[in-house]
Amino acid sequence: MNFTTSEENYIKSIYHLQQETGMVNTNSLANEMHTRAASVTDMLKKLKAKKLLQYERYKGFKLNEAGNRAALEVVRKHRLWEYFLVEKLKFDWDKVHPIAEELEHISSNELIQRLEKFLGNPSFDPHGDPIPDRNGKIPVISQQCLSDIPMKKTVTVSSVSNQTAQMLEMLKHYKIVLGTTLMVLQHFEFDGSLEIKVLKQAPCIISEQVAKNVFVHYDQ
Amino acid sequence: MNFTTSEENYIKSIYHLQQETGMVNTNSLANEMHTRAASVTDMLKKLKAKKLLQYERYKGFKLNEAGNRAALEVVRKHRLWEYFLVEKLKFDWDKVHPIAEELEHISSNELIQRLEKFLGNPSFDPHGDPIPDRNGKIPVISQQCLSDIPMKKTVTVSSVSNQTAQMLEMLKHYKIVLGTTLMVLQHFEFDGSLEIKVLKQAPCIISEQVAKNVFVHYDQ
DNA sequence: ATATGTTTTTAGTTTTGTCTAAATTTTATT
DNA sequence: AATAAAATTTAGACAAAACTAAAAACATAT
Repeated sequence: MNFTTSEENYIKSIYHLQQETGMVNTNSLANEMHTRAASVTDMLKKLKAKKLLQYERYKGFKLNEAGNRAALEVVRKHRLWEYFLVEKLKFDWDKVHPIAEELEHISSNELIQRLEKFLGNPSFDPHGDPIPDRNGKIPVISQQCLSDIPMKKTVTVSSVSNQTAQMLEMLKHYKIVLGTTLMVLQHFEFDGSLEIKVLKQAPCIISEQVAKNVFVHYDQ
Repeated sequence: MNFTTSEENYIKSIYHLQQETGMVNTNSLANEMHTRAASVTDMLKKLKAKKLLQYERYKGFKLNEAGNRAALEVVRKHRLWEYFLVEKLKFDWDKVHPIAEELEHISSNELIQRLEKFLGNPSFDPHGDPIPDRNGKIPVISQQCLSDIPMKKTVTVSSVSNQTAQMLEMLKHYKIVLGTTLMVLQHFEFDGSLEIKVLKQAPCIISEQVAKNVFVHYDQ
């Protein structure tokens, strides 16, 4: 099946929203896509006609099997291109999102297969998000939220869930990137902030809000 | 200035047509773009409003300075992406055109500058066409049409002017790619065909039509 | 259970890029 | 120079994707 850029963007946004909430509603999708509810309703009809959606008017909606497959293809393209931009073209990881938003709509499947091979079949993108394989299978790793990690354990940063430019800028300031090794020195109950020690950096304090969005795994 | 994909495609086609004919007319552009004359007229008005065209109704048209700059940027992107597809992703050179047609519309300038550097600042794309630099300057080489080359001189293939899939398929059959070394053994006056000897291949005969589209330079 | 408020959908427009058919201008022919 | 032919433009329509404003459906509170 073949989709327009606009259809792909809707499919992708529905996919991301339903990861959290199961069922999606019109307003939240309109909000996510910076568009209006009426526009969403229009597109829902099109996607339903293409048999990608479970949708009854006024009842909420979610992707069906075919819709999920379509979403995973776009996500796969997006994350492979992000990997390319950071690893090959040496972009900062907080600059690649808008460019990958365009590249993800290039249609050729052979392009993506060759790109994947050229990149060495990576499993995770520069933000630590898993890259679905060509069958839509998503690799998993055991990771925990930094705010749940006990003190004095050495851990490695594996992903960041809030990927706004603002957040990524903060992490850059703390010298935290994917793969950074660090240790929690102290939990402050008052506001949930943490004192952490990043390898080769002076100890510093990060807010609970930041800690909630950083995921790590124990070193093996 | 910022252009839509459609505008960029028109600008690029006008650019290519006026390379040969100087002034361009509505029908030939419609033909080149597989669209109708009325659609061309509509777009010409838009491009004129954006001050990219010299255009009086019923009189023919061509790009002005700003239009040329815009065209060269698209051509530059197209050829850099073709180079990437062949050199890095190992596509056959006769398969890359339609993919580069999509990639050339990705907007980021930083992307193109980084891609160019990553590729080692190439001057010619896989078909031997020159890649304009970021200022629109086009590299030149002294090359001659294969049908004008005297016998018994060793030459190297530097570009191919007819880049249809059909033509590229033929060249593949003759084992001719860019950089191939060959020699003209005989000119047949009857139909203008040539007997040539490709390095490590048995001598063979190519039609005048093929020879007219292959460009070579003498080895230094 | 009815009134109020929120969410969603419908109806009607707009913009971009395309089309067909008809009208106009230019070019070519006799 | 008049007329036929070809090229170009205009007029009017359509599809995709967006919007605003109004209507309809659903949810909630008294």
